[in-house]
Amino acid sequence: MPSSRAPLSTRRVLQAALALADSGGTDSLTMRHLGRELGVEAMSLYRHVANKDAVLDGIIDMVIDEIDLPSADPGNWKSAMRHRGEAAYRVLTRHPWAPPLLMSRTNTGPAMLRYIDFTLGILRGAGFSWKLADYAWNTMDSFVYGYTLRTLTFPVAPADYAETASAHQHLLAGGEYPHMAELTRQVAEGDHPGDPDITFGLNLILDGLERLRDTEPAA
Amino acid sequence: MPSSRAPLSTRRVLQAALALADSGGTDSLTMRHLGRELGVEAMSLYRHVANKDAVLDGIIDMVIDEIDLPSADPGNWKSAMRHRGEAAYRVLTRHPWAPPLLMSRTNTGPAMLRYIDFTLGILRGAGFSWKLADYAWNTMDSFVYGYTLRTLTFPVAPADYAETASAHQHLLAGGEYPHMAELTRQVAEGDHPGDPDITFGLNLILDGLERLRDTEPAA
DNA sequence: GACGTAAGCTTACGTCGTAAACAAGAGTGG
DNA sequence: CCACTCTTGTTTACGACGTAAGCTTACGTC
Repeated sequence: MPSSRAPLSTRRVLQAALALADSGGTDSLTMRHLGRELGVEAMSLYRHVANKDAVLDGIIDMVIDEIDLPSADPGNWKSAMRHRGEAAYRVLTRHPWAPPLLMSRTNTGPAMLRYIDFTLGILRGAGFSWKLADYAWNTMDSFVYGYTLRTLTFPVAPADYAETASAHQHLLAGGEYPHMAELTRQVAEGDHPGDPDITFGLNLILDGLERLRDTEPAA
Repeated sequence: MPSSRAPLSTRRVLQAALALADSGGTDSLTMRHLGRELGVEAMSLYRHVANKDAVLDGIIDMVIDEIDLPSADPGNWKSAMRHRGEAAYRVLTRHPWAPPLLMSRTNTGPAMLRYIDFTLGILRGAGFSWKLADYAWNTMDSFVYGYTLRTLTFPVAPADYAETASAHQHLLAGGEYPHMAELTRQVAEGDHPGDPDITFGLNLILDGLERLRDTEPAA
């Protein structure tokens, strides 16, 4: 077309890609589909992005950039770290296609670097040694990403947990998995919620890190 | 062929698929390639497996089945749990293609169920309430899988960590990421190892869980 | 008004998962 | 011994996919 609406650009391509992933998951994010969404042929996209991997890297960094970084308050490092973990969880579950991508590729986009640097800043400000700060953010992020991924992989949303538990009970009927059967029964009957909030694990880790910091042989 | 060597079977297909994934990663695991490996046309495989997803589910469960489950000793629940986490880490890093798959799909194979049931058994035997036991294994596994995935995603093996750190220093040269730059410098100069062992996080979590169990208001 | 350059288009190749129809051999009942 | 069905594997084909190569079109600059 001579005067198609807006001219393409790397930014526009990535924005459309993000929207596409959000609406239909990774499967619907194909170069042809993306082109169609922008009123353009698939091959035209290659004028603005190197290849599909560049698109994926780009939209992942856009997602990371959505994570809210609170002001770093040295007196309150624990709540800052907790906030950071919860914010990451919220953002990543808002883009359910992102975590698997995020965790299966090396990511060094600017938002990711900023995010890590910020975290290190909090920990250093709270008196952690370089070594312990490094271990700390690695442990935190391993948990946050792992927890998020596991939440997304779970058969259903937390709200339907009880229902699913009873639906899956036939799997456990054989008596081969006695503990799971009992746990599932309790969840099905509403005796306990079933889904731990991410805050449970965050606090567990943060409390442990604090103790380590306070007993560290002065780095 | 009239008398081709061994007859196909679900088991043989899955074994070949596992071998293929181990040798060339997920990319080389295609139905055509798998068929070729078994001296058979791709479509023949569909007599023994429903589709490719069934193949993936099958080989993931075979991997999980490799995880060593030590005898559950109530007096030593922490070391049993630690052992379990380390064993999972070892197995999953031996099959680097597995964690991304494992974490991006719902898995209810027999080995996985057995693995979870075993874990619940340890925790219950150690006096955890059902609720806390549930939270505990979820937290543990979130961390173990997350940590494993992150290790695999890291640009290089731990041994080359220092080398990579210096290679990536140009990314940090702009002064935009001061904390990362400093941390990277220390790693590059060998001032601290850089890669925390998974045991660090495991102990952190296990110690925290123990404290929670001991202060729990009797479930 | 000629021309280089950038942006988008067309065509094509090799790959993938798998649906559908077919062929060849193994049992099995009459 | 024959005819039948059932099992196992093959052939062919379809509609995706990412992207290489070459073409067309329009515009900025002199």
